[in-house]
Amino acid sequence: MLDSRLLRQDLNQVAARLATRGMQLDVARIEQLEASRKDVQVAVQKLQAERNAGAKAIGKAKAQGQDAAPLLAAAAELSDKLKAAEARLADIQAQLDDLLLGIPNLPHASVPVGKSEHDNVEMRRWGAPRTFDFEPKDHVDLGAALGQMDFDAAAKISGARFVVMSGPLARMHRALIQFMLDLHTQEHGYTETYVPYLVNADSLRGTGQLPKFEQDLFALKGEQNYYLIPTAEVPVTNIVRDIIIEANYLPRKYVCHTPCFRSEAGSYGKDTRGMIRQHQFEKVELVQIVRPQESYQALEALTAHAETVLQKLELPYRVVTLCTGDMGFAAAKTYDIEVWLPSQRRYREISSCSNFEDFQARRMQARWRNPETGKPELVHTLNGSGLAVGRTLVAIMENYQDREGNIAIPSVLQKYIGADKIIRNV
RNA sequence: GGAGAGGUGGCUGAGCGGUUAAAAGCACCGGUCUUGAAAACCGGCAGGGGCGCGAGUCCCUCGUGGGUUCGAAUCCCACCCUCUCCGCCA
Repeated sequence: MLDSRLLRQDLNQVAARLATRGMQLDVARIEQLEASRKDVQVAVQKLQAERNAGAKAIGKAKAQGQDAAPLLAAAAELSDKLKAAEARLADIQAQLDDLLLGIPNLPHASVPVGKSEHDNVEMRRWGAPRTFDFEPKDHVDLGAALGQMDFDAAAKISGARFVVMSGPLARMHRALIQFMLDLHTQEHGYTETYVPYLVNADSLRGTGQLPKFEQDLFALKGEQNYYLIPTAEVPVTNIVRDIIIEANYLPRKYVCHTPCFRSEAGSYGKDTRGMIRQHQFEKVELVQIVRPQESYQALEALTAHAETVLQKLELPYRVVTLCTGDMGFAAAKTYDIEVWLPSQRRYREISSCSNFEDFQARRMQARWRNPETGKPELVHTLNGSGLAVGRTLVAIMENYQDREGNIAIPSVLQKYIGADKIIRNV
């Protein structure tokens, strides 16, 4: 959520910056709502002050044994007027809040202006794509031939966009989670965290998935309404919701493995083959809660932490800065890390690392006490995948395959699952 | 699932219809004293918002949302959460 004061003071400037992300701000409507908000709020507060003074006078009169009847009559009339005015203010405020909750974050000055992913800017590449002396298979064919990846069974059990894995492949999938958690806790200073996978609407509003993107979520309607988390970002970031953090407690660095659940509404026909886009997938997530002045430094560090996973797995990748038009709703700046997939002969997203500045913090009322001012101020929040586990498995299968369709084990995983190649089940 | 108790400021905790945004204690910050520190003493210390160039001033918030009332932390209703006991259970 943007600062409503910024919206009042620099509305046209805000609109111009939002326009770079393809967002058309209804400036006239905001100005009109804001004008009536101001009028009505001033009137309400004036009436409230009168009511308070009147009530106090009645109390005093009664205490002194005087006749309070005329005072009571005036106060009753005032009370009715006040109730009407308060209702009007609540209505205007609700309209403004709805509007405000639907406005995306402002892009940071360093973000390239552009319309779509074609305008993203490549920052760097690491590793060289392997040259094959045979035609590399994709992970679906490899998995099927190994007899360890079964989309038909998953479709029968649940439907499209699910997978069943078994044997060494399932084991490697689990080992990847272990490896990532160990790396980030032991070498990058993150605290391992376990969180709920079902969350309430307040949490989703805090990180920005609600109210605008409800159709992307799986909801459980019952006595209590829960949503399945689309990413660990939601429960982990909301740890600091409605809290004032002491300065010496920052930065907070959390690493958390969870399954993620996404409806993928609106992506019909996209990546329908294989494990790239599933309703359910595992992810290891990095989340940082930091002092505002440190957040861009933290974004570089967090991105490097995610990159380290690919470097240790010896998977070639590149890092791109998302342009204004391709960024997510809540982000001020995002780096995508894309891993090389031989079957597609291109880099595919495997991690998205973002600085949200105070956008999520304002929705969550997540604050820290600035020792210089003594006052609570909004923190900055960041997160990034470190990494998407399913896609990492896909990248390993495709990059580590041999002519026979066996999969070699990356050396850093061997301490978890041994050094034997993954071969066909017998 | 059944029975009961409770949710007040950073923490503990009083208040249970009218100068109570809220006693007291702890913590924290500033000062006096001290070579320095501690102790003692003095003072300060919730969050959010409106209006105003400013000094300032006003409003809202005692789990959340409704209701009663001229007036609610205090009374009523619903919900959420915590704790205790019984039952069930990975």
